[in-house]
Amino acid sequence: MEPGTRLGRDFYIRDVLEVAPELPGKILVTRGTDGSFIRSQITEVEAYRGTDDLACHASKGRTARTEVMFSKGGHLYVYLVYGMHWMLNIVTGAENDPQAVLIRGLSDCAGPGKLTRLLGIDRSFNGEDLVNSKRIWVEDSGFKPECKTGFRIGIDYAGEYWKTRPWRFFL
DNA sequence: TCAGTGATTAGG
DNA sequence: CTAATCACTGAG
Repeated sequence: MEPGTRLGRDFYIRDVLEVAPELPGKILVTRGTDGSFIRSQITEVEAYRGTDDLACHASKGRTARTEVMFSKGGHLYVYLVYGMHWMLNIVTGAENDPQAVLIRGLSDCAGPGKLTRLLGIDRSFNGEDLVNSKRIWVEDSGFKPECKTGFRIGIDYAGEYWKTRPWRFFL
């Protein structure tokens, strides 16, 4: 794919374990307060996969908050944690197959709560569609990175098995 | 190491 | 209605 091309629906409607390792290296495009575009390289993500995954919010069932995870891939799932940090997630997979990728780091900002503050991402982005949004999308970089993997962070409540899935991907 | 902070959820 | 929980961060 050409660098600078916006990723389309087909990229996102695959299984989260195919999509997540391909996101590091790609370019997240957002708009600054002055309307200019901000381009950041994604450096770290985590996969959350389905109702069986005890670390995935969808394992608690379909609720008002998790509803968007049940939509088709390409939409955003944005929620507040610890009363102050917005988490930016990209929904993946087919409709009714709740999965998402948490964006944990950008080239110029490490930390999932810090990067949303930097980019001004809040509740109003929940449900946004990356395929046709005018204010946020992902572009291909023409760069195929080798991802390292690790355990997901901050999910001790999910139990030994889910805690040790190597579903964190980073450059 | 640990407090801050408020939406979300389950339960009475 | 109440109370517990939380995919984090920054200060000490």
